[in-house]
Amino acid sequence: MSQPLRTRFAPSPTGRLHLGNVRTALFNFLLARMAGGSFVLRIEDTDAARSEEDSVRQIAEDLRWLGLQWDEGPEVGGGYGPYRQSGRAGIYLEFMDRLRQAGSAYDCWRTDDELRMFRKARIAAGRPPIYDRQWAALPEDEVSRRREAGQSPALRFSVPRDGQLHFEDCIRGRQTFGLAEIGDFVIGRSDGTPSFFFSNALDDSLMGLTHVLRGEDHLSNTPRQLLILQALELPAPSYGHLPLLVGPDGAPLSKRMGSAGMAEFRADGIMPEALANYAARLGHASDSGKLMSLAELAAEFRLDKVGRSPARYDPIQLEHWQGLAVHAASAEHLAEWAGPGAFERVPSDRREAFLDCVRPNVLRPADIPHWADVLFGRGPRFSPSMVQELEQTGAAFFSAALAGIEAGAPDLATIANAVKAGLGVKGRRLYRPLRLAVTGAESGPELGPLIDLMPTDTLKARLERWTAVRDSC
RNA sequence: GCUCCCUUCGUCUAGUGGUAAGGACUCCGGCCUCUCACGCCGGCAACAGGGGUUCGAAUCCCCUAGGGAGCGCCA
Repeated sequence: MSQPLRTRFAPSPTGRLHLGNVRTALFNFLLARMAGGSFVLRIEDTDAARSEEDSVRQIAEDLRWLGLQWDEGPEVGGGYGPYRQSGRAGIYLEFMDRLRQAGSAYDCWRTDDELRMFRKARIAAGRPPIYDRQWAALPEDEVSRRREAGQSPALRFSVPRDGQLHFEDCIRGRQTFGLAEIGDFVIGRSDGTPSFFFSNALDDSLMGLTHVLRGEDHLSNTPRQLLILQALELPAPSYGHLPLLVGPDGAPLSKRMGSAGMAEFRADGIMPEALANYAARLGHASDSGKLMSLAELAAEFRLDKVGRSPARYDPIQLEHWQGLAVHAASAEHLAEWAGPGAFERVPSDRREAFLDCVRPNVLRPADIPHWADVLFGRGPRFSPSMVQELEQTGAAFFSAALAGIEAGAPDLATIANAVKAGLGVKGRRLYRPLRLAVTGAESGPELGPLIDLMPTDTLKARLERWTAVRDSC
């Protein structure tokens, strides 16, 4: 058998996750689950200044909320740790040194400012702003002068001057890059910490990862990472680049995540199942339009079904999955989702019936206490237009309804028949005023079950209110 | 500027030389129903443009246009 498949998600803890990150994490998770492999979480916190402890906690919490439990990583451990790059400094130093010894990397004494000027000049001259080794080389005495002044060098990888590099992208197929286009790049900052290119590639290899699914923005950087691994004689994972995700406005979903952030989704009451089902179909075709569990999504996940073109985040489509998720949720699940207090008004023996009745009209947690209030709370507030409509309906209508209840039973059929017999109205003119008077809303759950659930006193009071108005007929 | 990636209904997508170009969301219509929502059924709607190759191109090649990424001591 081939080696077990290992994937990872490697966020840097600089803030909350957004839809793009979530999809990347999800795809890696699904790929691992599909193949019975492992899903690793690695925290890329080499840039101490930008990393926040709080973000690490939050990222972990958000992933768990979605159900993307990692098999190895922070909090759970594993055989390839540490899983936070801040704990791997020694490893990076060791491998940087190996590259230096092998002549694959060298010290660069140029300063930030000098490099910036250089790039500017190159661009102004109409040439690519790639690093020029000849230009960067400083005379011996200048190097010692800078050393004595307390300056430290950065470590640069020595890229072969010509030739081509090929690799097989597991989503996009064969890729070819000309080495001449790639300048010598920094693998170690002058403060001794590793750069992203280096630590990221090294850890992917050292952690035994077989597949790395990441954003398309890394595609043109992949040759650099392959070069590093080659020089180190380490195995490289199979890289696959996911299409970009753009916002409703067409702009990339990056820092300005807008409403596509995890914080927003969760505050808005989006269900994890909804988000997962939506994200799974962004850049990956599904055979099914049904709501699926993570296990089911994993079962149909295939690398050759991953798309290549950018996808747009559409809140309306997310809303569709939210509806399916709510409809599929069990009573316990819904109760937990709505939170404590959502049922305060609902008699405990009617809670399940209540949920079954209102579920088709629920999309947000707040909808549950809302309907609880309509059914078991004080009377609804009526808008001026509703008041007008109910007054126009007339007192006779509601008197007839009440008489029906007294003579028969407090259910919709009895009420409707009584009103129909008394006033001769039917259809929309019969049901709409009833719904309005009883619920204070133009739409909602089926009126019959809703009335069955409602205490008779409440029902009568709602109807009675409109018998006092002067009959306009 | 250079290199690379991308382009099928409004949106997410199926399609890999021969299809009436299929599905989902939105929207519209019908049914459940003597109301609205839910649900079910149906309808509108697309191969970026131009050249080739071929008996035959959404599918292969070239060019153009548009979108995006990378070229950082950010990740």
